[in-house]
Amino acid sequence: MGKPNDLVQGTLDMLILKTISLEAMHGWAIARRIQQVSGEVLQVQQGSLYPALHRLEQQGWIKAKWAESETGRQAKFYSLTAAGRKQLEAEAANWTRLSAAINLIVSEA
Amino acid sequence: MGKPNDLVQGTLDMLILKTISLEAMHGWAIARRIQQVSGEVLQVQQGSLYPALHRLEQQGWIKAKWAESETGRQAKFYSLTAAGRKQLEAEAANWTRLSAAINLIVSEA
DNA sequence: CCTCGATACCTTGACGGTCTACATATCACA
DNA sequence: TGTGATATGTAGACCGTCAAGGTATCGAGG
Repeated sequence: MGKPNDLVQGTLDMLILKTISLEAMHGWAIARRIQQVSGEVLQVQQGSLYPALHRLEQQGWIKAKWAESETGRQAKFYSLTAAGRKQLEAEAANWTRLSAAINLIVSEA
Repeated sequence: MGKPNDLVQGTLDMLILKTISLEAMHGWAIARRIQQVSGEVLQVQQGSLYPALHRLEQQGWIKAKWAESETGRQAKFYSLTAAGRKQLEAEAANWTRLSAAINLIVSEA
């Protein structure tokens, strides 16, 4: 599986924002979805996930609400705020810029 | 310029290895070249560069030799070792894998 | 009934890479 | 003389990630 790293430093916030921008979701489901959509390449550890969620909430980019999950249990559902949507845009643009730049170098003749 | 980050965490080693895989180069020139090739997007600070070079040398991936630079001054020229070439391959493959996975998510409908 | 695995939340402590800032030295040029 | 580019390096702080642990509920199988 993901031997070297489970994710690229600094991208977790963006991945979370993007994931819940499609649909409000609780933490556990966010991690599962990122893993699935990435084809099991990206692994989100709980020790990374929850601090990130609290960080994002504290910045006002996401907000939480307790509700019932698909399995009938209580879970914290996160959704994007307006500021969060802006932040996502900014981070996605920055990622595109940086990863394109890196690819320029990596694929040099 | 590079407002948010100057580079993506964990990619510096790969960028350095790649850069000197094309031609032996001293630290200052490596930083300049990465910046130029990336279209001024990636900025390598000295405080990141030199620790990285020492790290890479200690792992046996690069080796240094004092020589005269283009400007006629003494400089440490770094070149790849065999192990370094392997490492570069591994890191590049991993980068491709991870960045592709991230792009999958970022560009979700 | 009891345990086990999955779900779901969370914290703590360590680690490691990057950044800011500083320190040093040489050379060209004004 | 002093300033800017070249060139190397260190020290300290910051911050995100990871490994590891903890709590609790629920359903299924023994």
